[in-house]
Amino acid sequence: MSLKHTILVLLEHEKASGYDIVKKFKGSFGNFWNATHQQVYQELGKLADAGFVEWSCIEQEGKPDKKDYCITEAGIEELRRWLQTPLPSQKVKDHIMVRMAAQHLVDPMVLWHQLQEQRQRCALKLATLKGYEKVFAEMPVHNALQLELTYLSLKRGIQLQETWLEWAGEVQAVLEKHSAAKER
Amino acid sequence: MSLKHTILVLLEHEKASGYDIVKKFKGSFGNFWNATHQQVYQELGKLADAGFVEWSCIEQEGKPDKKDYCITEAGIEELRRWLQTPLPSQKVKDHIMVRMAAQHLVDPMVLWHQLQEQRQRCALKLATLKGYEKVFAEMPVHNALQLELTYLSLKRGIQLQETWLEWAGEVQAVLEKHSAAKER
DNA sequence: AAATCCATGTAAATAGTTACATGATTGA
DNA sequence: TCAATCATGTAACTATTTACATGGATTT
Repeated sequence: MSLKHTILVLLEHEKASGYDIVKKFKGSFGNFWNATHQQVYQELGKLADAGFVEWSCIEQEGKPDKKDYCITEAGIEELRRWLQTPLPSQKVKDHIMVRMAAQHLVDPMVLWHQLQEQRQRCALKLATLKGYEKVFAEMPVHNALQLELTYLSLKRGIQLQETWLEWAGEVQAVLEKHSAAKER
Repeated sequence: MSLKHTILVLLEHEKASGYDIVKKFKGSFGNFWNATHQQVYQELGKLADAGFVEWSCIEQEGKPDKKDYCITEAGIEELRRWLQTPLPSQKVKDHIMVRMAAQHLVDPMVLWHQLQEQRQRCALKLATLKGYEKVFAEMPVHNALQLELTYLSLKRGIQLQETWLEWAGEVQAVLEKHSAAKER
């Protein structure tokens, strides 16, 4: 697993509290990785035990105290080591595809509505991503590797949402066609 | 989780042993869902306890005996119920994207090689999927909903592999460019 | 008055991975 | 003879989810 490394990557970019990291997973970084707050707090504890991160307590007025985590030299070394290990094959778990294979058991419109909901959420996500893209596109010509890679990640996120939206639309069309044919 | 339901979907199509199901996950169905043999055998045990599947022992010559699992009426009912529950949001875990965000820490060519390997595996998968597609494309015009949906799943699988291959190629080009610039 | 944001955690249950274990047959 | 295929499982460990828990500040 690599929640550990994902958190290290985020902290290598900037210091953050557990709460901040959870927000990143809920935001645009959630297009690449997900974790709940329980997982994040526990993992931060383990990372601190291992010496990969350090924290200091920040007192705030009107808000609870927070722990500001920061990556250590050992943490950066661990990241370097990890970046050189082979990429694990990605394990897909696509609920929709599994459901597609059993549609003869139920009314086609059930899946239609489920897709409709997903498509709406997907469209929102896409709009946000395109907003970020605009910022990049308007930036002066950049040549830094890390910047170019971040831009490519973003474009990939957009492409995934777009192709999914389109495909789901096609599936809906087929479902509609068959639902109408049945009612005649 | 839905390994349970995924297995039920597979068994609803046809009877199978644990071993057969594992093979399906390793084959083209692996584009949609993955599970190891340990998980499958345990899950089949639980499904049998719950009364969703039944099994009979088949003796074979020269091969170990096998348990032939088959879905029950209760299993089909459970599938129908599950198909009507809302789609869970999919939890992405994309190792490559996380690594992309930390490339300033290592030599760009490390990622280049990792992508190269993935691309080769991906190209093989794609060829297999396109083989299946050809079979569908050459079939007489079909109107059965389930058949059309299966075709759409297949096309989606192909699209995902194709767009990934292309995108990874772009990333490699950027990595090459920066690697060359550094050496000058 | 109710909900959401801030900010942290623990505990229990379920899911998933890795390691260990067996043993005959078939193909290179 | 070495590896792979067939076919099943258990045990230990790690990861993830769900439920429980607190409590002030701000927004609707």
